[in-house]
Amino acid sequence: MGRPSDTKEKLLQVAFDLIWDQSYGSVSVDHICERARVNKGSFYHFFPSKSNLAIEAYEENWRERQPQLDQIFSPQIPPLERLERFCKNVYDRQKQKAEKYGHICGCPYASLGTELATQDEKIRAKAEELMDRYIRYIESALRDAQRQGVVAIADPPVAARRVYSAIIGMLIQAKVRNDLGVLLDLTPAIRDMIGVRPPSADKKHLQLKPAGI
Amino acid sequence: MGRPSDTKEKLLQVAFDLIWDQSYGSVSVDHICERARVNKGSFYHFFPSKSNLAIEAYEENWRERQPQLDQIFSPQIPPLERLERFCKNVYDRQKQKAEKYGHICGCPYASLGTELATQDEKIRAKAEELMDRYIRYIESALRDAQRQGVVAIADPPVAARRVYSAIIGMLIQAKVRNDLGVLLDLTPAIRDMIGVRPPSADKKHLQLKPAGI
DNA sequence: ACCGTATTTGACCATTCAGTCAATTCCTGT
DNA sequence: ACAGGAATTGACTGAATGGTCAAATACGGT
Repeated sequence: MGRPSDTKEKLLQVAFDLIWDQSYGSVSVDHICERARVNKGSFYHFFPSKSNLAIEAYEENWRERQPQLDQIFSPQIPPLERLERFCKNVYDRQKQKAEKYGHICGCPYASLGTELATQDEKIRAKAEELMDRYIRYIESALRDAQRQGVVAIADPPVAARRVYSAIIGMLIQAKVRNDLGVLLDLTPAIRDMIGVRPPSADKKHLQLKPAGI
Repeated sequence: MGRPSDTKEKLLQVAFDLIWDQSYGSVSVDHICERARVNKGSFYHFFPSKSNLAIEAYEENWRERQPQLDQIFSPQIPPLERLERFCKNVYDRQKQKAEKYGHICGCPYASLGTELATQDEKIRAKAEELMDRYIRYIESALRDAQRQGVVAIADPPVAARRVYSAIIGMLIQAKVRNDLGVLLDLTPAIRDMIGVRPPSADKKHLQLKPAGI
């Protein structure tokens, strides 16, 4: 019934790319339509509003990304290697995007989230949700690593949030400095953060430190 | 000569507050003028453009903030205590802002920077500059801490960037989740990151870990 | 062949946007 | 007291904004 088309998918794809590269505020519905070669009327046939489109575009992007993350974080792979692969994947994605657009684009969730968290509750909630999904992968890897005793963390959920914070913090610095080099410290920073130790090491040597900053 | 006024200062103040609370894109020149009780003509008497205003507003805010940071990071204070005071200050500022505006506002530099780094080169450069000024404080504290042997870091400049990344990462999460509670982990996270150890501890126990993520 | 329906079209709207400007006001230095 | 110059006013512009709509179109199912 009706008239099939890939217009909606095209709009979601273009919208995600443009918003990631630029910002929600500086990408207009007209721009998105022009890039997707779609009339504005069609846009509003598929989406009730610009902010609604953004939400759907980010969700759609997640659907494409999830299989990659499932592979990177496969339980078949040793937990520390998962994290290492993840860091490398983050780096590679940024590098690829940077080559395509001429500048570091940073974390799409952090960008959209910080821009609109105080302005649009639905977008804020979606950004939070997507961040949580990422953290879940990290947490699971950390939990496995802890179980194997190859890591010096006290609380996997807390450590996962810290690791995620560190990653988006570095992505933001990379974007603001427009310097991919910032991300070279990604893997070592995470490694040091979670206190990776050789499996054979005497556990006493890397006890969690007492309070006292 | 001429006609003195505090109009410019008012505009800078209002602009910084509004952009921090909302975003560059969603705050219009009209809004800023309205809030500052200034006509648009006056605005453009003092500033050549909106983006120029933003840059001046952020620089002006720095001028107000610098004395506070000088105090927090005073060399008279033990280096780890400086960092602790800084974390607390970040938390308090966010709490205060949140009470005033009804939501977590996050890091103003990270917000403006991520929103416009790819759109406005001058704003990107200013955000980078301001971040660097913060990092300088952290780096100096870490260097002193290292000299005193109360911290387990290899390279103060690298560690300072990591600490700063962790902080803005947490600020972003706090903003996106609209949850001040996220920031309760600020001090412990930094403490663990830099490997704080009791001054009396045997140094061998907290060597930097070998590579291997 | 043709009906129903989803899609497409493109003109249209009111509003908001950043930015302009010539005329006016009023303070300061003399 | 007055002259010069900076600050103020407020109406104005043209472009861009998000969003609307009625009519046209073309495809799948029958």
